[in-house]
Amino acid sequence: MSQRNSAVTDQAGATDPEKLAVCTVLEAINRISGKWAISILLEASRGPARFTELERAMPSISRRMLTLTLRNLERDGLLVRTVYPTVPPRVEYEATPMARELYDSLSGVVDWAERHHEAIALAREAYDGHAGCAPARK
Amino acid sequence: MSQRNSAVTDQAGATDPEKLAVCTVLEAINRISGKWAISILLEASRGPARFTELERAMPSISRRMLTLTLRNLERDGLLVRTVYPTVPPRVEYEATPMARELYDSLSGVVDWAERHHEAIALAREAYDGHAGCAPARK
DNA sequence: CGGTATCCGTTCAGATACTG
DNA sequence: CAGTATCTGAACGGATACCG
Repeated sequence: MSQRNSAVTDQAGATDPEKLAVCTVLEAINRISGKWAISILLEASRGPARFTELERAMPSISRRMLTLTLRNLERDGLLVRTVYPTVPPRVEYEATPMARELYDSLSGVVDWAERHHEAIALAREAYDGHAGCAPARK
Repeated sequence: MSQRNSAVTDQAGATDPEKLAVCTVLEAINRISGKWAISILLEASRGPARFTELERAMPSISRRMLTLTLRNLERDGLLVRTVYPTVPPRVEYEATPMARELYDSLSGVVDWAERHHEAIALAREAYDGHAGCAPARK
């Protein structure tokens, strides 16, 4: 996710309608970029999910990152957090309608990715190859 | 952009088709996330653009970031770099068909962002407000 | 003109320990 | 159970100087 969304607003020339669109997409994209946001959103779209459920669904996430990502998504109104004051405590996260819509509108990008991710992988290999076996560009 | 795309592959349970989709979108998104990628892609979609043109089109970008972003986009096959061995040197960047397609398929997300960015701003204010006037979540 | 190299601060993100 | 706190290294990103 990264809270560096302010990065968007100083893009210059926000008067140009096309750049305004860029600005808007960037905002949306930066909101769901980051390692975990999308996966969490997907889990929470299936119905209310508890903290530990999410943790188990994504074995390699750390507690800290799970919490941070949840908070940010909640902050943007993509997730609702419900606390049941029982003991032991029970907290549920669920995707808002807005978040589900977002997920739907990502389908265009999903299609694109599926059509081209092979070509991209090839392009990378070619680039990394001719550049002298650099495993990952520094 | 961020070259930490490997983040995607260890998402666990890549057998689940739905998670595979997540994985694929994430790859695409992380490829164009980052402060500058989209703006550059837009500029380069209008026709060949020179280094300095791009630099001027985005006043607040640093040389380093411009170069890095260009290299990464080139690496992924979204941009072609053409060097004319004249003096002074002349280098042109142009978006590939694949990149233009990507831009088109982002329209769904653009729509979503336009429909909801107000609601999101409000959600943020509300969240930040009740949480005790924290200007930006630490 | 079109970069690269270097320095350096900021933010991201993992591991671990502790708590209501 | 559902977090918070803290410490740490890695990656991101800006400024600047230099180079073919």
